[in-house]
Amino acid sequence: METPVETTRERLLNVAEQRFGEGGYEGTSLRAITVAAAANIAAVNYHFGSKEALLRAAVARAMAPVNTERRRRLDQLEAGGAPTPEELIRAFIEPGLELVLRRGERGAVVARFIGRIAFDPSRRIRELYAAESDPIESRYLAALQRALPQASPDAVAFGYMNMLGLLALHQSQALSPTPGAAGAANTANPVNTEDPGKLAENLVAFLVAAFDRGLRA
Amino acid sequence: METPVETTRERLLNVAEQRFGEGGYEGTSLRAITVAAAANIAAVNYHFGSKEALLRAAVARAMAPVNTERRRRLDQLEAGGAPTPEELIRAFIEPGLELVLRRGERGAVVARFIGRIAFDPSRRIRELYAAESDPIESRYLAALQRALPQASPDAVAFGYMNMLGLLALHQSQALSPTPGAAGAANTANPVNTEDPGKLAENLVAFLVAAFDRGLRA
DNA sequence: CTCCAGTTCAAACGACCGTTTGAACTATGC
DNA sequence: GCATAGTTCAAACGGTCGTTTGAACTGGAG
Repeated sequence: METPVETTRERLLNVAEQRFGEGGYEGTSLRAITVAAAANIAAVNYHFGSKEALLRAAVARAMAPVNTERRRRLDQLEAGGAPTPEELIRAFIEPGLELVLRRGERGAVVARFIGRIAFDPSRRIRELYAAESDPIESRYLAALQRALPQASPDAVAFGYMNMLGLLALHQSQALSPTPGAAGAANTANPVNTEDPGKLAENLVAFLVAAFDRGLRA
Repeated sequence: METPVETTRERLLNVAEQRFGEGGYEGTSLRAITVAAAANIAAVNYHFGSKEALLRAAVARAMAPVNTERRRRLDQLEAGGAPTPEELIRAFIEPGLELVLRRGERGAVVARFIGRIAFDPSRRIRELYAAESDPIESRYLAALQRALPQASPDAVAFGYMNMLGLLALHQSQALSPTPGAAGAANTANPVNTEDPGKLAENLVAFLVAAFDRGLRA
């Protein structure tokens, strides 16, 4: 082992993932990140250049394996003929949930980070995410269109955006119960929180039904 | 007309709606709000007490007509017997989109504000919204459960959260095309942006299909 | 006119923000 | 040993943040 411990750069990325995922971009200060990463403030600008560049690096690192897996599945599906809507939806959802949620606590942090940044209040930040996610977007849209020939391009794009949005919301855990929101009897907890596999199945089933029968024209 | 012009308090609420909806809570400063409202900084703390109290007041004011309309529709539906899933979904979606989007530019501002705050990065802010929305949540859940007896309570809650999330994303316009994200050929614009009625129809159809056939067990 | 509650105002408070600086430390190559 | 490139550090930079203060203004009641 050459570098047995995490490098400062890695620690910064790890903590940035966690804190940005919890408080959003504007709500998280570089000082909070550097303190938690046991690094000096200046280290951020030394290794990345700015706060936004740190976020960009963190997004790129977090999205890389998801994009790779999505591309791989898409290649495989298209090599095997005409994929069904369900296969395409699985190829999109599962890399976003399983690949990232299956690896214990760390994966949940990455998922929350991705989901949060994807719909950050700031358009600037959202576009930063979109740029990382876009390369395969047109491939998915085209494949979905082929699998749903009766749906108009607008309808397919509408469904795709809904899929992307719902995935992000579940990734960010924003749809999980806000523990004691308003004294309601919401003690029952949707099964999904602890078992990402079940969440993926539920979400895929939900979306498949919506795509198959819920797209107009 | 007793007060022909807007009061300082109203101007603050109007501008807060717009700015918070654009930049989120953390990303919007009181100074930016007060300048745009032609008010003094201290006016915020005089009329509301704090930045968060201003947000709370704005959320309450924006949600009030939506909640009223939802309650009215729910009352009407339950008085007429056993409502269908589609009727319940319409009773939830349409007040959130039409009632707020139909009134020109101003309505779009309110919708974006509501949608943005509902999934703000900060849990504190999200709960502030949830508290304003919760009172009717349990009624909707119960009615949906009755309309979908074959679905488990967890499945119904899962569908409800998806509906709530998708509505918020469309309200906040976060699912609209980020104009020139990454040089893709996404010139075609989903029909939904200019016609809120069509968006409501598309979203209802999408959700009805998902509820009717996409909920497990 | 006086009074007074309601409202607005400029100015300042301390705290925190992202960024920069220049020196100090570290390790590798010669 | 000495130079050198890479990295870390404490400290400070100018700015902006939410909040507070106390005086000035407003308009109706007595």
